Amino acid sequence: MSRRVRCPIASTLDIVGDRWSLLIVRDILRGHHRFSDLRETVEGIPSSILSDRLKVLEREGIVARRPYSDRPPRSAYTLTGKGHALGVVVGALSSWGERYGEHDLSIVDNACGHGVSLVYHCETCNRAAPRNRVRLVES
Amino acid sequence: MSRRVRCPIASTLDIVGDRWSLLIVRDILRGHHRFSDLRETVEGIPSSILSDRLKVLEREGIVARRPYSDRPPRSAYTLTGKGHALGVVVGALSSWGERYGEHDLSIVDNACGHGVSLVYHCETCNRAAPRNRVRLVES
DNA sequence: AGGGGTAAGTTCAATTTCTGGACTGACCCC
DNA sequence: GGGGTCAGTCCAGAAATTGAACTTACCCCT
Repeated sequence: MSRRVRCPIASTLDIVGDRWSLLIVRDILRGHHRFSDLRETVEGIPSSILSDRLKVLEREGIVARRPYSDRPPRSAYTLTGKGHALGVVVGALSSWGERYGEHDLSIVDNACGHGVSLVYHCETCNRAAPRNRVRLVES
Repeated sequence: MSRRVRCPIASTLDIVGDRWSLLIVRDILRGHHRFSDLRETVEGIPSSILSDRLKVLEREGIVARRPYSDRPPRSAYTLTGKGHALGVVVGALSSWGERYGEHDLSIVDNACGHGVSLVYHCETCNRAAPRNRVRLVES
C-alpha cells in the first residue's frame, strides 16, 4: 500500500482505510483484547486478516501487543494513545450510520445515558463551530 | 461487497470503507464537482475506480449526479445531505492525521480562522461529553 | 474541412489483495 | 492419552485494483 502523505485524510486512510482496521479498533475500545475474542466480535473477519491487521496496527503504533503468557505464547492487544484517538473516527462513522440506517448500537454519555453527537469545537475561542462554517485549508 | 448490517460502524464501512470513497467526498466538499477535476485532485485515482465509486456513492444517495450538458453528456457531482454529513467522518480522519503526522491541511472555523477539533456533545443536556465518558451501547 | 484538444468515461490484461478453510504447535484439564 | 482452547500460519481460488489505452462527442482554430 503506497502512501499519499500530503493530506492528513489520505494518510490516515492509508493506514486504517480498509474494511477491517477500524472494526478492530472499535472492538478493542469495547474491551475485547484477545485474538480469539476479536475473531468472534469483528463480524466474519478471517483469522489471517486479523493477524495481518494487528501487525500493521502495531507497527503504526495504534495497538500495543502485551504478552500475558510466555508458555504458550499469548498476547493481549490494547490501544495506545494514538489508537485511542481513533475513537473519534469510529464515533463519527457510528453517528453517520445511526442517522442514515437502522441499527442497534449507539454512542452515549455514560454520565447521563443520552446519545451524543460529534461537533466541531474551537479551543481558542471556546465555542462550537457549526458544520457549515468549517473549511479544509492549507496551513 | 457483502453487508454487515448489525452495527452502524460496520455498515458505514461497507459503503465508504475503502481507500478512495472518502477522498472523493473530501474533494467534493472542497468544491470539485467534475469528473476530470476529481481525477486530478484525488491523489492518483485511476479513472476506472473513480467512475465506479461515483456510481456506488450515487446509488447510496451520497452524491447526486446533475448533468450540465446533454451534448456531449457532462455531469457534475454534488453531495446530498447524507453525503454532506460524511464531512464529520472526513473531519475526524483529518484531525487524527493532523495530530499524528505532519501535513499541510487543517480544518478551521471560517469565522475565527482557528483550527477546530471534534468533540462529543449531548444535545439533551446541552453540554460536552468527554471522550472517556462515552460508550458504545446496544439500544 | 481538417487537426488538435478536452471531458467523461469504458475496456482490458496483469497484478495484488482477500477469503474461507484446513492446519499447526503449545499448552491445559480430565 | 484424548479432547479442547488459543494464537496464529498456510494456501488455493475468487475478487478487487491498477495503469494504460481507447472511445465518443463535442469545441476551437485556421
